[in-house]
Amino acid sequence: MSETQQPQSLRAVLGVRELIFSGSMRPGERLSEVALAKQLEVSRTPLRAALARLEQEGLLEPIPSGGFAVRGFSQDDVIDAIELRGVLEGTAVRLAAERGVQPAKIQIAQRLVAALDEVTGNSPEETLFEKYVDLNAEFHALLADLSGSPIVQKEIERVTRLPFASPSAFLDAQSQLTSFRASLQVGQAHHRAIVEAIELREGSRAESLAREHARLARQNLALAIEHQDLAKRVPALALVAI
Amino acid sequence: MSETQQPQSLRAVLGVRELIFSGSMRPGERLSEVALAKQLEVSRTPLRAALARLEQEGLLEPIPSGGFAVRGFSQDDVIDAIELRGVLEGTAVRLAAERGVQPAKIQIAQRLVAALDEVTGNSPEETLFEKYVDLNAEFHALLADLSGSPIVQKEIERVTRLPFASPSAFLDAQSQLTSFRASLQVGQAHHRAIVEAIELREGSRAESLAREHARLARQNLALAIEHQDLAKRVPALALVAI
DNA sequence: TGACAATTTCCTGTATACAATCTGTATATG
DNA sequence: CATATACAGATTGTATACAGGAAATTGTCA
Repeated sequence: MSETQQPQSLRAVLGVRELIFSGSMRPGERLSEVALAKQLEVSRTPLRAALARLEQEGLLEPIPSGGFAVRGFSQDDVIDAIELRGVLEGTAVRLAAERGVQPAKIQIAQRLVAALDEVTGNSPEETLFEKYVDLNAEFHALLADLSGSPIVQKEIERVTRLPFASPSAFLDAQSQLTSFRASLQVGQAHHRAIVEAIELREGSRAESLAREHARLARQNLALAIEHQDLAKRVPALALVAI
Repeated sequence: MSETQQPQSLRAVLGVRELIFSGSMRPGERLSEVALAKQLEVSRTPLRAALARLEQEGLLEPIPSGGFAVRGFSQDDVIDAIELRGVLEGTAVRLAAERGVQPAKIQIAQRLVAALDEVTGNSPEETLFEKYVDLNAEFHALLADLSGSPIVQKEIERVTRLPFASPSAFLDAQSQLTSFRASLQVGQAHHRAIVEAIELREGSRAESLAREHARLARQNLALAIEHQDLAKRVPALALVAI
């Protein structure tokens, strides 16, 4: 029927996510199913499935009388979500260290760190910056994988799906700062040390490092809140009441 | 139409959960929507919503060609889920200690510990045992609440929803063991120490204790696996391939 | 007898129609 | 003038019908 052969429900999920992140819907605002269905050119059935899914993801909250509203997040929520990511990534790398990982995977991690080094060392041009964002996301996904635990990995993915808790959430804002390079260097030091700790089976050190690494995001959050112009470069902050 | 005024979708969630936990459906088995709908006396629409929800809960897994299957868990998955609960409860009590909690809530925790003491001290009659299970669940729910972080609290609820990761999962099996009383005393010591640590703002100690406390469940898991007769008293283990 | 292919059956994903409930407004009454 | 009530509109929750596709069964051929 439709020219896109993508499942309608997936299109609905992507569409609503986009609408929420773009800030077109205020937190607390009730979502009209019929209006959304019309706007996204989708029937109500797959749209409803999408809304239920986004509620589980934490982007929507159910209204007692029925239907869903855009969930608003407080500044504390953002802090806690970042803290939680640090805790979970810390657990992943601790388990990796304690239980051991295949040498092949360690090598992949080392190569990723080297690639990040390359990008970090050079001048912060835009193209390289985007490359950094990708590599960074890849590295963090690998950390979750190194745990060897699908349960832990899935949970990290879930928390990371909250947009402001993602490892890349504040990179774009950060790139505008003069302290950009320095901060990236610190992050890179963390990356390198985490891999080394896993290699040496130093679980506690790996865990501590991952937690401290997540604190960088919290630091950038504070900066973004101080400078309104920076906050505008973090679309996920549209959900956060300031 | 139906005599129960409960929403159909809720009935569907409860019904499917019950069917899965009772072990009537083998892991990996595809769920037929029409059959389930007929069995639960619900239309396909709310049933579908229920299946999608249970997938997010982790009880079902999507089949590439469409539909859902009962998710099977390995022994390692159970271990990791318990570990994860320990980590998250540890985070909750650490945050409680670091950030502080209202004295009123501390008092509630202390009263719960006292109530658990009362039950633990006496002879392990059945009625008291059930009381213990309730109080224990209440205590662990309170720990999540003490974090003061809705984000952390929600995440604990989610992990705990995996039946074998719940704080009460192995209590029933444990009650059959001669070492029952001793184990309960150890758990109680943990409970008491955790509350004390929160009171004294000793975050690290509180976190360690909560993690160690979760290890009791892992210990009981090992016992249950050794003794098949015990495993039968843990319905959640129907999902676990042994 | 076994393998392959075609047909048939069944299943899911989607659309739409219907029913029940909730919300907001306007009116009537104390 | 304030409050309660009733009615109308809108919105969600549910049921069912339909279409596309996967899987199984059966029949045929080597």
